[in-house]
Parts: sequence; C-alpha cells; structure tokens
Amino acid sequence: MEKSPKEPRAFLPLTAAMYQILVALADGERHGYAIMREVDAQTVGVIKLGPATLYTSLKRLLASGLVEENGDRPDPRLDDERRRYYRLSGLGRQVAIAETDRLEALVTAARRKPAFNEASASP
Amino acid sequence: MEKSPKEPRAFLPLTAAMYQILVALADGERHGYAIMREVDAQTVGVIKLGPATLYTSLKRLLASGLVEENGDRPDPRLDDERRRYYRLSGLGRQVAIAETDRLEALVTAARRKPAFNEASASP
DNA sequence: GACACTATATCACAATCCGATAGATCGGAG
DNA sequence: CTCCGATCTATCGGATTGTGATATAGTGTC
Repeated sequence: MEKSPKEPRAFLPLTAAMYQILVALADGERHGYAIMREVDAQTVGVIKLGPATLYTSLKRLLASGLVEENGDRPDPRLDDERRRYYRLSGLGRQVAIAETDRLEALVTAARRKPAFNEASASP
Repeated sequence: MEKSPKEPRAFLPLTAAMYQILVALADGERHGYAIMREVDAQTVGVIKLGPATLYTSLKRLLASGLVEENGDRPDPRLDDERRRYYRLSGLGRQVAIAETDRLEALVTAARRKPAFNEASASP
C-alpha cells in the first residue's frame, strides 16, 4: 500500500467555509463564482459565502495542496476568459472524505441523544 | 405558545469546538473537565479540546445564552467543590438541533457525489 | 516533596471570517 | 455606442475564534 505523504486527518477539523468549497468541487472543475452560487443554492442561503471568504479560502486551499488550479485559461470564444478553474487534488479528496466521516459520526452520536431528536415545539 | 426571542439559525454555522461542547452537554449537566474528556473520547483524539479552547468557548456560549451555569456549587462532602456545572439552555438545544440538521443535509449531499464514497483505489 | 491527575482560568499570538470595496469584463437594452 | 446590471476575480481591515503555554490549587501516591 502506498503511504500518503501527508496525513489527511491532520487537516481536520475543516472550517465550514473550506468544507463547503471542497464539497462543491467534488463534482468536478469549477470556477470561483460558480462555487459561490452552488454553496448559496445548496445551503438555501444559510451559509453566506461572500467573495472575501471564498477567495481567501481558495488561496489557502491552494497553498496547502487540497485544491489545484487548472493552468489553462479557456478559449475566449467558448468561455469567459476571466475564469479560473479549480479542482480537488487527491489529498483534498481524502481530506474531504475524512471530514465527511467525522461529521457523519458526530451527527449519528448527536441523534442518539434524546434531547436532539425532537424539533422542540408543536404548533 | 412562546415565540423564541432569537432565531436559532442566526447562530449557524457553529464552529467545531462549540458544536462539540453542545453535543457533550446534551446528556445533561457536566463540568468543564468532564466535557474535555468526553470530547476527547468521542472523537478518539482527532479533536483536541484543550483548556484554552474549552473555557473561552464556554464563556462565549454563556454570553450568547446557549449554555447556562448551575449556580449551586456541590457540597464539598459529596463532590469536588471546584467544579462548575453547565447545561444546555432551551435556545442552545434549538441551535444544536438546527446545526445537526444542517450537517446531516451536508453529509447526505456529499455522499451522493461519486467522488466521496470510496476511500480511493488506485487504478 | 516530587510527580501525576483533576479542575478552572487567562494571555498572547495565530488563523479565519466577512462586510465593504474595487476593478475588469460581459451581454443586452436603449 | 453607451449605459447598466450581472459576472468574475481580488484585497483590506476589523472582528471572531482557536490554541499552546502557563498559572493556581487541591488530591492522591510513591
């Protein structure tokens, strides 16, 4: 078996913003603005990922190697030339999976507690 | 029926540390050191909740009304007098449930993506 | 009388968030 | 062509949060 050069668990826990970005990139390449809209749509506006958080987080994810940038700029005739496309790295995918596992276990544990199952009040 | 003076969703997303503390308090009253040990046991050491994070987070949770302190100090003959006991407030419980719902939806969405299910095989 | 554990607490620095803002480009209406 | 809203990337600066180190103190134990 191959050993990873970096241990995915060392990156946990991810911040909400970083995890949302990684999840949004799981489908494939996306550019920044598309990530913003996807997170907004997926969370029904609960999580507000503005440009500041997005681009600073993206920069950090690039620096730590969880995300890679596609060096090729798209042909201006086919796509908007300003766009920069990002994708999950192999490490980024492992980290995202590890974080998903962690959250899943946590949610399962929380649901086991009686206080967590009821939505609280009846109408 | 009473309407909540504060909207639980306004507190989302919770930081990892704060959510862990709320989950640890879901079973009932606990003192700080017990929370620390419970989080350490529950996360198998992945999340390290040291005294700095614990007590500063607790102070913030108290200030925002998600957690209440039991004013009574235990009888020294029955329990360690130094202990301070904390419990979830009604609002804190609602916030914890809302965050659990959010995380559950996110994990479910992530699991739907092909890239997130396998621990990664190298072809 | 030193060492480990329990228990609470703060400091100072680092990491991250995020509203505001800005500049560039695109697409279409007038 | 010009204006204008949407798209797209980007940074600044203040605020929030995290955390290793450290302090204090009681309890137990060797």
